[in-house]
Amino acid sequence: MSASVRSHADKEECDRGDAALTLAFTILGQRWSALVLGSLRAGPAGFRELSRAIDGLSDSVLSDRLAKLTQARLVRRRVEEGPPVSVTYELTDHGEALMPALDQISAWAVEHLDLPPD
Amino acid sequence: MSASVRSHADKEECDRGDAALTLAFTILGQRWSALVLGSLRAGPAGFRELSRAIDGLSDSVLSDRLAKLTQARLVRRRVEEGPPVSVTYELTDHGEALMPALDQISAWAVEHLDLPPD
DNA sequence: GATGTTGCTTCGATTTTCGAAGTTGCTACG
DNA sequence: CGTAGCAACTTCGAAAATCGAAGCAACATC
Repeated sequence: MSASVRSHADKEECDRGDAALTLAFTILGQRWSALVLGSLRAGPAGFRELSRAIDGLSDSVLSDRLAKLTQARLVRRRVEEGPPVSVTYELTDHGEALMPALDQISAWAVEHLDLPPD
Repeated sequence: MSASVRSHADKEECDRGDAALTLAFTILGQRWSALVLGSLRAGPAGFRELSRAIDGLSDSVLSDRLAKLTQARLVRRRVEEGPPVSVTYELTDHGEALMPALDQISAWAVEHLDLPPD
């Protein structure tokens, strides 16, 4: 049997695994990343504005997420020297392209998850 | 000024926050949850099969995720007494309803993320 | 000068996840 | 009958991720 034949387990992973989804969730599966992206849907925002918009998110993690999302080219960091210095984060085209999927997840959650009462 | 008037910060959160997306990502934002759901798209599977299908996922976390997804009614755990005992996990209607969004995320990742070469 | 805001960084504490080892109950085989 | 292997998990110490408070420089405002 030639070496190119995959084992049963490899075949299973091929059938059930989804490399693209796996890659997507190396980013989205990190706590708060999806919500940071979702928050930018409303337009560019500064650090403090994002911090206020997302309850429970710590500054150090926000900083980390913005760096990682920028590195993944989903977010662009724009600096205006001022004074005072002004930094805004905005979605790139790659980031914008994810918004319909996040909308779909939102709509799904309304329909299929138990939202807690206000 | 009446007590019902929200502060500016509350208004910001209202404009940028998305309670439904936030709720969705309390589940999907936990490492591996989305991939477990995505893996079940191919049909019901047992614990080992899921473990093999998702590279890097530890048994204790898989057990935890399946319990939480079952509790959230996205997954159903079906036991056949046997002998031998046989347990399979399958998507509920709620879980099925998420699949189009996960498909969309997959397609987005292919287009907009840098997949590593094989 | 004091206070507040922006845009972060630092660091010890806490939580989450990992990974190996283990358990029970079965099947298959010599 | 004993051994090996598999399924379906559980346990627990180690490692990684996240939290939360405090801090900093550079500005604006009073």
